[in-house]
Amino acid sequence: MANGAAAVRGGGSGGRRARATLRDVAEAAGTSRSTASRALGGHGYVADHIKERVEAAAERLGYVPDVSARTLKGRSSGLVGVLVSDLRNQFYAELAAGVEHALSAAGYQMVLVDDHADEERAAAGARAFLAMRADGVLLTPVARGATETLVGHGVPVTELDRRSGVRGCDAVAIDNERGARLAVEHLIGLGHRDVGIVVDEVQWDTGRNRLKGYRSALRDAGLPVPRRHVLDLSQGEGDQAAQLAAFLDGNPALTAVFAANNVMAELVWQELKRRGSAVPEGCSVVSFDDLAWMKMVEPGLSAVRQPVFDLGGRAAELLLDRVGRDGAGRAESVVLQPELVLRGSTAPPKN
Amino acid sequence: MANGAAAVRGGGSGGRRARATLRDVAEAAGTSRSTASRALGGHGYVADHIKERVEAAAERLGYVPDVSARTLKGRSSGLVGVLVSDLRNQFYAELAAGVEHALSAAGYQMVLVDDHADEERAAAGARAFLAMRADGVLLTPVARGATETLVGHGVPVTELDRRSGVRGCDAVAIDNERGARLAVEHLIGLGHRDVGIVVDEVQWDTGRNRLKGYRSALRDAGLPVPRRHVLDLSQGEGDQAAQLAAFLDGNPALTAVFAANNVMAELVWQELKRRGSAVPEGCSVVSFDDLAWMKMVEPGLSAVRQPVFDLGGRAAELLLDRVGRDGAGRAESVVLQPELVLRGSTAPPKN
DNA sequence: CTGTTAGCGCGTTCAT
DNA sequence: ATGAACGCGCTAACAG
Repeated sequence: MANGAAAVRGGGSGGRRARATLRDVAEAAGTSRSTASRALGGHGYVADHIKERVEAAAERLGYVPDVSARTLKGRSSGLVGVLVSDLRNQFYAELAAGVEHALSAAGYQMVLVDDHADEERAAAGARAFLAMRADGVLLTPVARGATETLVGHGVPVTELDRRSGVRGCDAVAIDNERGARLAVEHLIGLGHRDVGIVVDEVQWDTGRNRLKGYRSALRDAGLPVPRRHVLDLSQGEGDQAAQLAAFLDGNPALTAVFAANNVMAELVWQELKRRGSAVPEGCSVVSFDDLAWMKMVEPGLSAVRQPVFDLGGRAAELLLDRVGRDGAGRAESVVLQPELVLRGSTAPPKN
Repeated sequence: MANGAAAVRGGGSGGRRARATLRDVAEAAGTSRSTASRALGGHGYVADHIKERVEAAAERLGYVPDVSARTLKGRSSGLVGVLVSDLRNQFYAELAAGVEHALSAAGYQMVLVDDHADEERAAAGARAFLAMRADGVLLTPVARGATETLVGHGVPVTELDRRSGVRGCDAVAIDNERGARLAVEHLIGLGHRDVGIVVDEVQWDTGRNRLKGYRSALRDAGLPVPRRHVLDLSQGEGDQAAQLAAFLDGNPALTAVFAANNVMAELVWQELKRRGSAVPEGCSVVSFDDLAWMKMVEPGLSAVRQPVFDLGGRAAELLLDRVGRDGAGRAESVVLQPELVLRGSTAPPKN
């Protein structure tokens, strides 16, 4: 008796049915495996009636080609790794949404890892992407490590929102310095001379450039830029609200505050509300990054709007371009422009 | 001359270096492939000094095991598919974050697909998960299709937040009926008799049960439940704000509105603000789902808080349990309890 | 303790 | 137009 088609293969007791394989389909259609492969893949010559028979058999058996086998054969895995710093932060969530949208439109799958801005976890994510033979990787870098590993192994990488400085990878980011300038110049234009800034990271170019834009806007206007007007919470082990409170108490002359990202904006907003400061009468506020809540509070929060969803989409497209070229070509760098949205939280200083 | 180890393999011109394979490692360490495999995998017997030599070689060559090969061999892919309806909605983003957290703690990778609540896209996602041999799938069902496909192929499935009704899959959800009751009973307790509800879907059990909870709370209090107090936006092709405006105009007796989810809460909040209605004096408002902005607006929005992050985490754990048992065991169903958070948006009716 | 062998599912030669 | 044979990288048998 020949090795019957009906032989139970991989008969685990888990209740999980063995998946139909190309061989099953071929046998059901009465052809060889290679013919079945051509019929389903659409390559090479296959007689029409055979093709139909194979397709019918595949449908009937619920055949789904095995990507791992195909990947092993040297073809693409169809997987793109994405590494973000904090999925609970709406900024990153929307970034991921933009990425996913572009990837899935191109037939790719997104493997999403949240590294919580931790270098160790980012490195683990990079290794995982390597192991699964991801066709490319998108990431908001925490440090150089992950990008270096990936680029070193020849995996196309595009950095989002900030750059690690590693050569050989594409990047898509916002013009952070200009965005900060827009915000601060607006305040200066209203007559503010004492403007504070609240930042929670200056280790990456994102925060650093926002700080830079803040400083140069003031300097260009001939205004002083005292260090004590800068609240840097990046070391912040302690209570951020308390540090902010101390900052405000120590700078009674401030008539406006620039929050360098949405998290800081939330912090500032809550603290001003807590202490009963009138906005904008007592203190004007501008945020970098415009979230939905900023138009719902009273007064609405003026903000530097970033095209976050598009940022993710553009980055994905840039990456897939490179993947399509098998990694060849010079590293590209795209800078998107932010836009200032004026609402009620900014007004001329009172005195 | 034997087939040299130094032969160039897969030499594409893309500038991408060939990855080190287990064979390369074995040759560099002067052993066979299986010994190298055992040394790195930690199974079976390997002499200590050999093991060290293999590990050193692997490190030196930057060896990363190929998951597709391992998967093909019948082992787990380490991939879990996750299908959500709208990644831009903070609810789903936080759900995904909770899932990711639990998965990555267990060494799994999350393949995230946003189906935009579209049945077609969900089906495509399910097929992709099948093709990549995902070890399990988590999803917020849009219809029965995707779950049926997956379960039919023996893939462990856990549904989140709502259920499709397909047998054989686990589920983790919120007690939506009870959450809605909490909200509406609170309003009734304050003295409201004319309470409206705004819903944007009743096709899933989530919205249906919230509506049910709303109705039964009123009924149990001996209050009437007129149809015109229910605004169902689920067919909503038109302008939702306009429909809401018409609803409010047509129900001048309403003293309170229950928004069945965070999107509806935003809509209601904006519309009340637009028309200058005082909250809570003119109209009390409660939301199902508590987002960050709800505590930042003035007055703060009373809301039914759901443990969204935990919901995702619990679902992931439930799924991984089943994956660990190779799919065996009865389908489990977990129901998490919501909690009413009182803020300033609810007060006794004016008259 | 180690090496040899076989095969996971697929695509791609090469002969028919 | 079709089928037989090989190998992608890895691991689980089995010898030695």
